Parts: sequence; C-alpha cells; structure tokens
Amino acid sequence: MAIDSKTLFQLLSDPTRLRCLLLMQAEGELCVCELTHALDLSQPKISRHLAALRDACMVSSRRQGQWVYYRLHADLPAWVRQVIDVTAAGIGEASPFADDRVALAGMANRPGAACCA
Amino acid sequence: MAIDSKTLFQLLSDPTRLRCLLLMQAEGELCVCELTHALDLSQPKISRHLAALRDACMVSSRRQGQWVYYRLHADLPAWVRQVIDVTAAGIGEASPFADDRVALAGMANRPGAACCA
DNA sequence: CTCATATATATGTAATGACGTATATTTATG
DNA sequence: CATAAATATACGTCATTACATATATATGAG
Repeated sequence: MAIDSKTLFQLLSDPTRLRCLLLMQAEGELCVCELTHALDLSQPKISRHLAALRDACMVSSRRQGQWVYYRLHADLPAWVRQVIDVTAAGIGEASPFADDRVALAGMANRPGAACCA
Repeated sequence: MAIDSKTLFQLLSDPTRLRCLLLMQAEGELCVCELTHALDLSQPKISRHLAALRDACMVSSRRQGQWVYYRLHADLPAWVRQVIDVTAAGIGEASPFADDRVALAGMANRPGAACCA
C-alpha cells in the first residue's frame, strides 16, 4: 500500500518530522537517542513523530539490542524519494537541518556503527 | 520572502490545493471558473484555497476583465518548483489529477486563450 | 444606475493535530 | 527477579484547519 500525496505532504509539513527525515537521508540509519540528541527535543516527541512516519511506511525500523534504528524506507515510491532528495538539496544546508548534522556529529557515546567500526 | 518548508508542504497536503497546482503546472494560466469546473467543487472552496496559495506566494494572479487568472508563481525557489514537477511526474497520470485535465478539456465556453486563438 | 457574472470573504462548527506529562513496554545487566 | 536505559503510548488540552452557507466586492452590459 503506497503512500498517498496527502499523507506524504502532511507528514513533511511538520518541521520535527522533516528534520528527522532529512537527517536520515543524510546519515542513513539512526536510533531514537541519536535523533533526540541531534534535534535537541524530548524523547516522547521524537518517538511520536517516528511512529507517524512508520505507520505511513515512510521509514522502517529495526531493533538491535536496546536501540531501535530508523531509516528511510527502502521501498519508497520513486517520486516520494525524489521529493525528499530535492528538498534535501534545496534546504539541507540551511538551518536547522545543517545544524542537526553538526549536533549529531558532536554526540558523545553514539551507539552502533558510529564508533569502534 | 521565500516560502518555508512547513508552509509549502502544508499547502501541498490538501488535495484540492494540490489538484489546483498540478493543473496549473500542466496547463499554465487558469481562471477560477476553469478550476471550479475541472475539479467540480464549489466556487468558494476553490477561491479560499487559491487565496491560501496566493498568500504564500505559491501562485500569482492577474485580473483580466471579469476573470482572475492564476498560475504557478514565476519566482518560486528552484527546489519548490522541483517538488511540484517531481510530484506531477509521479502522480499526475493518476486519479484525480488526470481526470481534472480531461474535465478541463471538455469544458464548454472556456474564457481566454482556450478558444478563438 | 441596474442587473448578471465572476470572484472573494465572513461566520459558526466540526475535525484534526501537536504538545507536555505521566506511564507502560522492552532489553540488558547483575 | 530487580534495576536501569531506551523506546513507545495514553491522556487531557490548546491551536489550527476545513467546511458549508451566506454575503460582499468587482466587472461588464445595457
């Protein structure tokens, strides 16, 4: 069941969700604590928005140990992926999206592949 | 003052507004009565959504006689225009967007350049 | 000026969405 | 099993939005 345009754009219209999506677009897989740190927002807020993205099949999640990793869904329709990519190219270097990547890079004790690779 | 992502996607998330935008993307300039006919919706509803698009500088309008013509704003940021184009390429042939073009083509007494060119 | 057509706005209402806070669930550790 | 860390959900509230209907404004014809 593919995502429809109304759902897609409604999801993209929330800045928190768009920040999550563009950060995943830039970084690949991220766990909730990384997103919470990078965006500097409360954990329930991030989790609620990720649930909305997951329910719409915009992102997929997998649990690894105590962490749950989210990423852009591999089976997104091509045009949906293009909308995300075009948006990232258009405003990814602006605030707050670029800042989010900086904050993520400066995060201590990042779980997963980021350290000790 | 450029449009921000939140406003853009919130505007695109309403199917009536997206239908108007994609029809303008395909057809160029359209007056309110053409949009009302093509989408088969009430005139106040169309007008209210066009006003929202105009307030956000997504479309521009010009009055010619008794008709007001709307079109995609010529000064849209490139990435915004790309989002629209990618969306049109992705779902423009699906329902209801393709149907809207058919309904417009079948409209009698279209004002403006459509007839008597 | 008067009337018809085209377009725009106002108003009340119902639905939706986002938030903070509290709490539940899951996993790892001992 | 008990505890801590990571993540998810529930609940009450506030703000936003879309709608139908009614009405206002603007233009052209006579």
